[in-house]
Amino acid sequence: MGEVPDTADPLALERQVCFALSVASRSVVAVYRPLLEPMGLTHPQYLVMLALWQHAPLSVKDLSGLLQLDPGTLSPLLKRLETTGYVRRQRDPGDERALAVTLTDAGAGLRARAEKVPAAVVERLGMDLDELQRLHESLTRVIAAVRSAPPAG
Amino acid sequence: MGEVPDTADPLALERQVCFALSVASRSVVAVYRPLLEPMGLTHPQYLVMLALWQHAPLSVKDLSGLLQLDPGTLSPLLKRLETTGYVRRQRDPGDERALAVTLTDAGAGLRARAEKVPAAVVERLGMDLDELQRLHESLTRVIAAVRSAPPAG
DNA sequence: CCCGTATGATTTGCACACAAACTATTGGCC
DNA sequence: GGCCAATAGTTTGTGTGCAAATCATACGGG
Repeated sequence: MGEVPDTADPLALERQVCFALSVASRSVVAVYRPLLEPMGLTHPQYLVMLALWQHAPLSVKDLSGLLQLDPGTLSPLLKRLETTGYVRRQRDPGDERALAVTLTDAGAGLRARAEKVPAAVVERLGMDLDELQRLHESLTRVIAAVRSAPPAG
Repeated sequence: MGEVPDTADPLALERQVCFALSVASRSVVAVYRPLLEPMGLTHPQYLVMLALWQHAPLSVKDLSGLLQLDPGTLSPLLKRLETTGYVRRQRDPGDERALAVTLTDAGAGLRARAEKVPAAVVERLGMDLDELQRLHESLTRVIAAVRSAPPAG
């Protein structure tokens, strides 16, 4: 009786795309951490700032749609960004239910430093730009596949 | 003065590989959730079970290396798996510092149900197997790139 | 043999992430 | 005009994740 080679085992860790995805995501975030920490940002906070630099003002609902994050996750995160001084949280005068999240001067000014981040990350990864581009496209298709998938079993 | 198209903005959300990676990872885990929930597992717990089905017994250090997870994350996770009844946590008689994590009968038996999970996920994604394979290889290269990258700025 | 360091795991503190319950507005409809 | 379902955020509870401090055991040198 021969051993079953791991590559034939459908439950082998090395074969799971979900595992590679989790590890890759955490690994890349770890590359950002030392670059963002001096700016006073965590990686999810950095993504919120990217959204705001592009589209401010935004409501929690807008951010939730853009970042695919739960409002329950964003609510305390935005309060921390406000405490740090990068963001203001005001009720929308036209609809008191909605929040208008805007940038402070400090938040807007932070963009200049943030512009150096992507190149630093790519340099640290030392990977081909073409491959990163293909990876990005592939990940985008995965995201689209999940979004268009049936809701449950 | 023309608007700057988002594809030219190096900080545009749509261009960030780290963002696509985060969203894809959380999206795929969300596909697993309804499949794992009836088995009493979260996704990280499922990954631990995969490692154990392949290699049990394992120490916390072994699991930390295999899954690229902090021992501080694994310690409470393993206690929850023990409470659920899928694993046993005993000190290694040969080295009382180390923990020997082994499968209970229930844990070993769960494998039969788990074997149906990967196909169900792929079916729900509705993606090409070749593309998933290429994605897996690309993610593996990213992980390797981070591991071989210089430690800090 | 004993001390000091190294190693393996646990604990603590902080920040996500999601589900579910709750609160406060809004807008439609009689 | 007043009720009522829908909408936008917040809160609560559970489970990761990581860094740093702590604890216990092991091991090597004097």
